[in-house]
Amino acid sequence: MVTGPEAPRRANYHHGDLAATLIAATVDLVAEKGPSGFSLREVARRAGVSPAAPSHHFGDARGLLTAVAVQGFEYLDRSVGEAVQSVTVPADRLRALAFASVDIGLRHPGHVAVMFRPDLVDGSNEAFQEWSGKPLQRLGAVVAALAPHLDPEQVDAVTSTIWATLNGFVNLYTSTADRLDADPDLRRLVATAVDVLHTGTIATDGAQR
Amino acid sequence: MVTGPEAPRRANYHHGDLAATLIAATVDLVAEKGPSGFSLREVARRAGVSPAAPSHHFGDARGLLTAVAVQGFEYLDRSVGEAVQSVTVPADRLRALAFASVDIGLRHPGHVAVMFRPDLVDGSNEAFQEWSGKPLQRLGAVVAALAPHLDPEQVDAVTSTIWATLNGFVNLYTSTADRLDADPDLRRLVATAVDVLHTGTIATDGAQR
DNA sequence: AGCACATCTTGACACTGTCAAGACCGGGCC
DNA sequence: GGCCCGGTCTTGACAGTGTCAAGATGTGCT
Repeated sequence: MVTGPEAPRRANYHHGDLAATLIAATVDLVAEKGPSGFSLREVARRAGVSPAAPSHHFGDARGLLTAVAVQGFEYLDRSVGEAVQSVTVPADRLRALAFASVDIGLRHPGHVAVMFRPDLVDGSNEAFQEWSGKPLQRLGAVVAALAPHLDPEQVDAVTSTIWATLNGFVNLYTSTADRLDADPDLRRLVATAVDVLHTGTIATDGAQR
Repeated sequence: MVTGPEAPRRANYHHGDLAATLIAATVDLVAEKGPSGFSLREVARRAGVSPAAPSHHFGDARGLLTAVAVQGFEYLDRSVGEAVQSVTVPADRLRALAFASVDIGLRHPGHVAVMFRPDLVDGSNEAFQEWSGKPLQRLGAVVAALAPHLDPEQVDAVTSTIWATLNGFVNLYTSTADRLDADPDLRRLVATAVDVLHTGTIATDGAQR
């Protein structure tokens, strides 16, 4: 992006491309110690640069965390996009989207810990605004395609509910991941939850009690 | 010096009971700026004491946050307990529990922001260990009473799913509460979600796909 | 070659959490 | 009463943190 003509090879200056290195170091650090264990100086230390170096790429400490969040949303969007595209049966798309979302969340705890924390991220950032909304849009599209007989308001309701459930699973299983990596169990849980929510709110006329 | 003799009741010492005041100040601060905006010195400042005063009551900054989390779990447990007790029909108890949980979450954002953050809390704390497990136990009991035909494993699965969904709702709507206080809508959403999950996983033989 | 720019370092400042040591208050003891 | 003692808070200090202005250093362009 800012890094000139994307020259990762030459990279003879001092570091190559610091921005990516700093983001990676931040992700690792947050994954280890949580967002409260994050420290700009520690990140700089791990990247082998001075404490003030990150400021030239991200301005702020918040700027760096925002970049991490954006990368997380990019990963999520890409993964969900592929999952949805690789499945043709509309009913199965929802489950594929759910699996992709939870998988990404569990595989990138350092990103997740930042992505949904307004106090850590610069909400006015352009890239963040662009990417942070995409997952919900994708889910909304799948739900809408799956339920043409529902009005937009009801589609939004179902979308929010499923979105909340997926977020809940990710939050729960990333917090307690150190003592619980019940991946197969979790997969079954997500599947049944999404299926049940699907048949209960879309297949029947539900969504309005 | 700055505080002067503004003592509320007798409480003539220096402050009355500092511990409660510090907890309250922490809750307010976290509710305003999020956990990353928390500062032990700022809390002490708001309470009108020196920066080192909290250490005599909570030891650590983490100790203070842990006390906040414990208080949050106490609130939650009390509210859920009352809700469950005030409803006799087992099928309605689940919904009452869900409402109580979400209500408490939205009403106490300063607590919620700390309760489920292992990096902010001292997990080895006695009171924390005692209280942090209670909400899930309560939910598990309601689910078990509602589904005597399911084996414990399935009960756990359903419990986890509902728990994740409730947490997801709270996380979502406390993060974006500044621009979205759709309380009535949220109430409907929670109701339908819980009902659907109930009928889908318990009423039918579901829970095992 | 030399210039302009991007990149990183240095030094400094205010702020934070934490600790040891001391000051202060209350109520007990003789 | 006078005295000490435990609980409560303050003071002063230290290392660590984020951020900024200024300077140093390498890179590419003309």
